[in-house]
Amino acid sequence: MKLPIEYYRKSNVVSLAKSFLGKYLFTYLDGKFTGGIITETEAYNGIIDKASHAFGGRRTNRTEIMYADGGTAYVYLCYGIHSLFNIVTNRKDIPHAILIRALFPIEGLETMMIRTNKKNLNRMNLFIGPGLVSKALGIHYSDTGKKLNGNEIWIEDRNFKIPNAKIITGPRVGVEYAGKDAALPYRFRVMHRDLEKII
DNA sequence: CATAGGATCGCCT
DNA sequence: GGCGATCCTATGT
Repeated sequence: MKLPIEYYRKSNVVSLAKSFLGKYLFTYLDGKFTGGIITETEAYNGIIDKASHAFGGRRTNRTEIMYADGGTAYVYLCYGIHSLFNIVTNRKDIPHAILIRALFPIEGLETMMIRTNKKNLNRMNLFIGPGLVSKALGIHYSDTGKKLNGNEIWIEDRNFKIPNAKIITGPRVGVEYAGKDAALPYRFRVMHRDLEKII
């Protein structure tokens, strides 16, 4: 079933980020239906988290959408090239976010391979990296602000449970500037080869 | 207005 | 494992 907005309003962004592993992320964009299983996430814990764009309560044109109600897409451009897809969580005015870093492809494989210029289907390493995930799903930074209970970008729970023993927890990628917050264990992932055995 | 740099990727060696 | 691509955002004058 499609996750209701209530699901995204939970207050613990770290456990919520972990709970997205094994959920199905779908898009219907550009007339194409694509999606897969979320296999890597990172939590960004609002105004007290130095790695978060909303650290210290900063509000800019870019970060304003992080203060929206849970269940909103926060997509921004990184390195001038990559659209990075984040899920805004918690309630309005609490700028929690979860970055989706990897996807195990399920639906619309051909479309996703065309979008990412992949020639071979190799689920071990396909769509690992947040820029690639957005590219495969057709998500662009102009999609920021879209609600996740609509018909363009949404997440489904299909009762697929990842065993705790298969979840790798560690520090987030590329946030060295965040001082001691850089070491926080806010990154969660499942190896694609483990997923293939479970599926 | 000008400028530095970024929650990255793919290609090259 | 090193580097270039590429452009928006934030910040400073």
